[in-house]
Amino acid sequence: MAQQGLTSFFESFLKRDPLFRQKKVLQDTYTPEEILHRDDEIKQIANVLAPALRMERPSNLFLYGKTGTGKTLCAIYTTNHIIQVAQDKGIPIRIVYLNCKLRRVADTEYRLFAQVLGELDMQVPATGLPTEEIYNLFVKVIEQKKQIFILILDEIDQLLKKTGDGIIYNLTRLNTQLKNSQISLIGISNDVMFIDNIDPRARSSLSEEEITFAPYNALQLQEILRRRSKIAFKEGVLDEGVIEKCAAYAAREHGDARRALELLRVAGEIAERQESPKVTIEHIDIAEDKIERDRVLDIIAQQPKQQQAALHAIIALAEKRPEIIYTGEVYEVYQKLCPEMGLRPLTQRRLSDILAELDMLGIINAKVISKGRFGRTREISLAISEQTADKIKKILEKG
DNA sequence: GTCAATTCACATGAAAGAGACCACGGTCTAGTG
DNA sequence: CTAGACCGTGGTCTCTTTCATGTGAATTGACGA
Repeated sequence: MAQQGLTSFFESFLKRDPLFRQKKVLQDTYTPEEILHRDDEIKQIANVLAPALRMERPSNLFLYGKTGTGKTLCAIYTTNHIIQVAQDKGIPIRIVYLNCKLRRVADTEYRLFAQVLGELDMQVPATGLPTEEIYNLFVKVIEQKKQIFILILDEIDQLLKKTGDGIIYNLTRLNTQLKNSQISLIGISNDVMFIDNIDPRARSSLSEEEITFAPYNALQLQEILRRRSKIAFKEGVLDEGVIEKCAAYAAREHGDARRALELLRVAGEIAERQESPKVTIEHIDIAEDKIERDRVLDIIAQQPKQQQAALHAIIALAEKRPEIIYTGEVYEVYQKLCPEMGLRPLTQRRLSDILAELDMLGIINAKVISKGRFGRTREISLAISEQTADKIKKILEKG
């Protein structure tokens, strides 16, 4: 019986008219033909990179701006074009793009070089070799022929935070060793503060040129959404005001275009699932909710056991007393909780770091305060809705 | 009442250890001709 | 003779612990008005 129901479900699914024409246009892997409202930035990038076509080393370039302001998109877009020209004219330019944020990709010096070598068709082991060797191998590969080598490091702040700024120094110093080739760097960061916190020498060599990406405003977001939705959705599927609302939501969150597009896509998916003939404003609200919850649940599922235990302790405390919680209390509850979860309790020192990590992930709000005579501690509160916290608790209790 | 010293409860840093993972080279073993 | 299994060594990387140092304001207590 249930199976029959399933068959008819699939059949009616097929019969149903999809709202989407090309969903992939709304996904963030998609590179549009034309980038709106970023003409100046693209021109600037092109200006900096153009000397490469004359086999001169382009200045190192540093792009920064908040997430979803099109930094990566513009960088890739521009470099794609340059590569095309270079290929037509037979100019040896090599561009490698790396995202340093993804774990296990390029968050250490070793892995950075390993990744780059991988891009250059040189497979190297993920670990086990001395960094020095990888470094030399990299130099050898680059030096094989005369070329301009451009390395795009996305989310470079993550890399530098972990490895220190010596890596920039190494990379720029490399140019004095190289005879045939030249390397330039394009650093991309969405942490505006981070550039102030690195060594001034590294800073000046990294950002010989600097471009700031301002957030999109609501009107610009609307245009972007309109342009994309024309391709992504069938005609007349979007209800009045849907795009405006999407744009408004995203503009509130520092003009994040990626978020706006995701919102629209998820809203579309929800509408489709509800067999609604149109995407309405209500769908946006549901989508907003769902995205947030999915994001949080996803992050938590990926966390190691210890982090989960810490979060469990915080949720347990927050349930009892919704006011503010302090580090010491969390540690007490956490210690009791550990044996239940089959864990060995860590030191308070470590828990302190874990709390800071959870804060970074946006799951909790933790602020260091001084209570004067009564010491210094973190003021902790949950940064997620009660329903989400409840859901998390159930998942954590199941183990 | 004012002001500097004190004090608390952690935060924050640095260094070092444990254990997982991996490559590499050498040795051993079994299978093959 | 050779391919493959099986060490031991040396390397990276992540997560932790240990030890040390830092920190900001409420509190205290001395001081003077």
